Amino acid sequence: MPELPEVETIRLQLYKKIVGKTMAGRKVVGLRRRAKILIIDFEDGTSLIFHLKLTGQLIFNGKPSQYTRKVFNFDDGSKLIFNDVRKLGWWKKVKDTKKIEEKFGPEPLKIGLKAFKALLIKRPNSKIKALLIDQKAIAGIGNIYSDEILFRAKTRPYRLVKDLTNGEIKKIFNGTKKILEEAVEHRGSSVEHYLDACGQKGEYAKYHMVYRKKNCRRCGAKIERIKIGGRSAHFCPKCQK
DNA sequence: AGGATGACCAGGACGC
DNA sequence: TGCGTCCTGGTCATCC
Repeated sequence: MPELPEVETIRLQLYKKIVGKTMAGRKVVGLRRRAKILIIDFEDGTSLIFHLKLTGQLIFNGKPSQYTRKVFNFDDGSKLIFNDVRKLGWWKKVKDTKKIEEKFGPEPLKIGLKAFKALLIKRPNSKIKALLIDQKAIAGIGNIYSDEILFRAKTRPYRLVKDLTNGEIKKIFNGTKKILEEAVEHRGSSVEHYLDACGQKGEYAKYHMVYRKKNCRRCGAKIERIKIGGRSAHFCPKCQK
């Protein structure tokens, strides 16, 4: 379940390790993230892009296991290990990343309240949770962080966008920034398989308030679990309106 | 056209 | 103990 904070954590860690090194004759000149995709840029203008999907891991100088699907070697002997238990992740060599980057909505950590409101207005009949996890609407948010964001905003996940008040929209906007920033600071959430680029678990799952919780950590009420867009949505019926 | 649903994958939890 | 069944979620195809 690498979402924006997990992929960003891997990017920050790998940046120091691989920029300047050479892989298969090509020098690495940059490392970027767009939505949940990690992009390695080479000096010749080509890029290597990764999607970790649910259980993918990218570990620098990791030890190969039965789940290792690819080892990328650098000319100094260091390596990047791609592990993936459920085999849904992928990597691809591309000449231009523009096409891929265009598929996604804006980066939540880069937009202002005005732009956030504008993308909500386009989807009045969406349930707010469905919109938050729709990559075409806004990039990088998945099931864990959408639940945590809506808890922070005191808003139930099934609320329709058109029924949200201005105050609620502002709280969701602020909650999105806060939750994602805090999650990056704690190197993401290791709920199941996620490990960062150093092979370590992320610490942010300790701070989850509703995702896969039985009781609300604020008021103790029983957390409700419903299906939205085929995904589980967790919320506190007492704290969220 | 936007919203909803199912498929993909494999391990882990659960029931009997 | 062991086997079957269900659940998990990022994305895409497909439906209405």
